[in-house]
Amino acid sequence: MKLSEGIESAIHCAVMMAALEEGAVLPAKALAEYHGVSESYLLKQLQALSRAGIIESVPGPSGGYRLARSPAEITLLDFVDAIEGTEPAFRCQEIRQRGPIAAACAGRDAQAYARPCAINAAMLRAETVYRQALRRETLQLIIASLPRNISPEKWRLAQDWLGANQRPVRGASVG
Amino acid sequence: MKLSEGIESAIHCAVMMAALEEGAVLPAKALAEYHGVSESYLLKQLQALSRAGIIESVPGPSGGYRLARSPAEITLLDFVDAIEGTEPAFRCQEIRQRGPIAAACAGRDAQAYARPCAINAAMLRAETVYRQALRRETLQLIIASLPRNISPEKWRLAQDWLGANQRPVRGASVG
DNA sequence: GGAGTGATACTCGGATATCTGGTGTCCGAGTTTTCGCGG
DNA sequence: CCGCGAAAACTCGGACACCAGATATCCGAGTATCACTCC
Repeated sequence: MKLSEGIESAIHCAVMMAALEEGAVLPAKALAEYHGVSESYLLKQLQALSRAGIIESVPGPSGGYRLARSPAEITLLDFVDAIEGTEPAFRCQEIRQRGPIAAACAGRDAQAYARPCAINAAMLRAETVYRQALRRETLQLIIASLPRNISPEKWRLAQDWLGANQRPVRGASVG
Repeated sequence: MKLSEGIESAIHCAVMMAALEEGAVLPAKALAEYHGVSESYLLKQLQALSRAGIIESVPGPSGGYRLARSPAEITLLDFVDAIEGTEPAFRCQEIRQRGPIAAACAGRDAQAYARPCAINAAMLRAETVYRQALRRETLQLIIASLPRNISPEKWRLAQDWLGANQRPVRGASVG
């Protein structure tokens, strides 16, 4: 059971996007450079987030990505679902219906396997708990914890970098 | 995020072993035939369970496998750990320390990354909840739910098959 | 008839091929910007 | 000087190789069984 490595990059990028000014966007190239990862591969993850409706893309020059909704409404489950897919980790192959004994039962009683597989049900219960836990971890909570976890030095440098790389909403005056 | 398909077979086999008489064993060949799966591949899973101390193996003719402890003390987490490994599904690559900005901070402040990554911490919190949920799902609970989920017909056929295929503990008298 | 002994057959165990899905990369579609031209 | 238009440049989007890990398999190590021989 492993999650795609791209998830880490995707969440980091989303955290960065949360710090953008209203309507501003950030190109994938800048995000890749900041995090020291491959731009080509990062695009793959960002596109998945875009398809899932977590972020929005703006094409063309001065384009980029931005969050599609507020950080409080984006959970880690959204990222996992977007990148890993929504299918359960435990894929029941119904092997309980395989083999000679199982086949004999199916032949005699059409309702023999109407009830769900107990093993599958148990695994899915645990997964549901996992998903609920992921749903409680919002982007906002992660951002709120950052001041306690990163140095003021990095905070300032990141802010400066963001100011230099964000693209204001098109047509908007600088103010 | 996907779990190995072998997990399903492994748990089904363990359920079957739980129905064995005290000390009796069941060979992998019989288990594979019953469940309609490849014996060679099933052996791989059973060996993993054996290494993890969930089941015991008895070599030689009239050998086989049996549970190493009571079904109440075997949880689904044990199976997942044995087959998937105990490493977290989310593997933090510490990309927060990569890139030019992060490197600059590391150079100025040796303690810059002493605190854990907030994203990693959040993902691990959810995983801990998942593992706790898996730990609550014992083999005993699954077995207890079987009478409600499978037909009496299959129950009887399975019992018959088990009686025909189990190997009593060596040297023990039949009576 | 009983015990000892060797061969045998059956079991698990680890090492070895194969193949799907994740990883990494590339080129194309679309849009904005920008430069040049004309009025 | 201003408006228009075409070319260019930059962005995201989807399609294409590559590789690690899971899947599937095989052969070897070890042991109880069984048959045979000898006492």
